[in-house]
Amino acid sequence: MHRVVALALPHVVAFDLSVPAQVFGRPDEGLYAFEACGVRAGRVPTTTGFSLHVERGLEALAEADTVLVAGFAPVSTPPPTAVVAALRAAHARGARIGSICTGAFALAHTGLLDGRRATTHWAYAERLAERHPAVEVDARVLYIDEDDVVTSAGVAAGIDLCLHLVRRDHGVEAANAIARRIVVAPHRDGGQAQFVEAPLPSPDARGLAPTRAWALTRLHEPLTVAAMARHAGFGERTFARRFRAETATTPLQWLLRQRVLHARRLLEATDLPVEDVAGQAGFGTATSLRSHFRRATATTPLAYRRTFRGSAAA
DNA sequence: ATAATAGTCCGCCAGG
DNA sequence: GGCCTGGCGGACTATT
Repeated sequence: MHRVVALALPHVVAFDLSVPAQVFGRPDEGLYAFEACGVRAGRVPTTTGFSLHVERGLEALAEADTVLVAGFAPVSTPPPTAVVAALRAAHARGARIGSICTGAFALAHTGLLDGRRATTHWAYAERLAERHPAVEVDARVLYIDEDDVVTSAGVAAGIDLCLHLVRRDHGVEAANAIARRIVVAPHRDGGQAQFVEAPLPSPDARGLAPTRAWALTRLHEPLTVAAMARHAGFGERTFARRFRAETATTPLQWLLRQRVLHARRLLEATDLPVEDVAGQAGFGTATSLRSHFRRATATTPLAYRRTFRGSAAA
């Protein structure tokens, strides 16, 4: 079973630690083994006035398939050299290394972020970039997947990152099941802006959610932005503007994302030929599916299916 | 793989 | 004036 170890540095952001615990900490689901560790076993203070007790220290990293460093404060505190060494060793061994929120500062010290794209809490992005000029900091996204190194933005974006990892490891269905269990929206894309202009539903209307739901039932047919605008009862210009305010993407980009997600589900759950998957997901041609699929997942539909149908069980 | 076509996005602006 | 709306042009993107 894939072993996820979350590292709690002193003055850890407790929420950041809880997120992977909730996502990965259910061995009964048969997907992950989870453990939290500290620099050494014992008490770890949090940023919010209480302390945690971890059973193990850095030695736990030696057994991890994925290491996630939770946020901590103040970020100016460099991580102990033993931490840097343990993280580097885990990475060199082939483990996937990630951070949540300001955990990226610890990763940056290991040099693992040098020359890569990375993100952190928006309020700290500038500082990260200043202090570690070799890191290409992008504060506009929820998380960044550089394959063996992953980073996520502030606090709750850790949920998005963790679900993304589940999606990578076990597919859309598994990630959706976990999202359901922890009662969050199943998918916010990594590219989604950290500043959603209207994060809370406006009090008067439910916004465009009904239109999105409507569109989801029509993914298999050609759907134009104009048609969605009509459904919502707005002119196209206003529709696009409101859509962007709610979702931080454009209608077409959202639609393409949903189509790829649906294609992934079909690839996982059926043996339909790629042509048919493309058709049912609303892509006119398999070529079109392949190009968007590649952009979203960095693989091909067939390779994706092989990963999730070959070995993965129910 | 490329080019032609159709569709989308967004700044700007006027109108309610 | 401040706000939302939607039409338009031209850049950009998707599709075939």
